[in-house]
Amino acid sequence: MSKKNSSKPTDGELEILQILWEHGSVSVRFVNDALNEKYPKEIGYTTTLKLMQIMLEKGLVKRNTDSRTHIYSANIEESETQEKLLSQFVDSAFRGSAMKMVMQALGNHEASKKELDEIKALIEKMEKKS
Amino acid sequence: MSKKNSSKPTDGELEILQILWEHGSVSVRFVNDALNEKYPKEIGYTTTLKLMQIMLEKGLVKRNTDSRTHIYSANIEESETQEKLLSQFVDSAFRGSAMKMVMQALGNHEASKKELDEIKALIEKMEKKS
DNA sequence: ATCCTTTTACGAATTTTTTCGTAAATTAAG
DNA sequence: CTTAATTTACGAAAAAATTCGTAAAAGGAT
Repeated sequence: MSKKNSSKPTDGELEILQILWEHGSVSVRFVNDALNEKYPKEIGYTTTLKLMQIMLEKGLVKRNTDSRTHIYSANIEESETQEKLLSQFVDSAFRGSAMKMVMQALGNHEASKKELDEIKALIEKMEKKS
Repeated sequence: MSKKNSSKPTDGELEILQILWEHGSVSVRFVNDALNEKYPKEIGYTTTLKLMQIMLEKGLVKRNTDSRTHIYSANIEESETQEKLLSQFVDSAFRGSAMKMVMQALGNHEASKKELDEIKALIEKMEKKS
C-alpha cells in the first residue's frame, strides 16, 4: 500500500524530477550540470546534492549506492505526478474549471495539425462514451 | 508602463486573488471567512490581514480606505495571471508540452457536450488560420 | 461617557525551502 | 606513495512564506 503524499513537490524538486524523468538514472553531477546549463545563476554542487538527499528521504527518488557516485532515479511516476499537479493547478489558478484552462492553453499555443487531430480524436471518443 | 512582475504569486496569495476575482471588492473579514469556510484548519484573522497587506505592497491588490474597514480588490487581471501561471506550469510540470497537458486534462475531465462543442469550434478556428 | 467589539498596524516567531561551508571518505593522477 | 580532485554526509545559514500576539484606533451599544 503506497502512502499517498498529498503535498506537492517544491519547484526545486520538480526541476530535478524533470531531469530524472527525461534521463533515467544519473549522478548528482549530471543533474547539477543540467540545472546549470538551464539557468544563468550557478547552482552549487552541494545544493543539488542536498536537495536530492532530501528527496530521497521523502521517497521522491531512489538511488543505487553500489559505486561511490550514487546513481539516482525518480521514484514516482511522471504521468501520475502530472495528474495530481494538474488537478491542483486547475483548482488554484482556474477555480476548478479544467475547460477554461484547456481553452486558454489551446488558444495560446501554436498547435500542429497532428496535435489538433489527436485532440479531435480524443473528443470523439469522449462523445461516444456519453 | 506597467512593471512586469515575473515572479508568480504564492499559493496563499493566489487563494486570496481567487476570492477577490470572484467577489470583487470585499473586506478582510470577508476573505478570512471565505478561506475558513473552504479549509478545515482555521486561519487567524490577522494572518489573512497581514497577507493582504503584503499583497498591497507588491501591487497585487488595491484598497479603498475611506471607511474604517478597508475594502480590497484585485489589482491584476485574472486572465492575464492565468496565462502567465499556465505557461510556467506547463514548463515545470509538462516539460513545455502544452498539448500533453491538454490531453491529460481532457482525458481526466468529464466534459459536457457543450464544452466539447466549444473546443471543437476553437479547433476549427485554429485550423483555418494555418 | 463607558464598555465592548472590530479593525488596522507592526513586529516578530515559526515553518518551509534553498543554499552552501566544511570535513571525511574514496578514487584518480602523477 | 603522495597529492589532488570528486563525492558524500552533516549541519547550519539564508531566504521566502506563513502565522500570530499585542497594542492602538475607531465605532457601536447601552
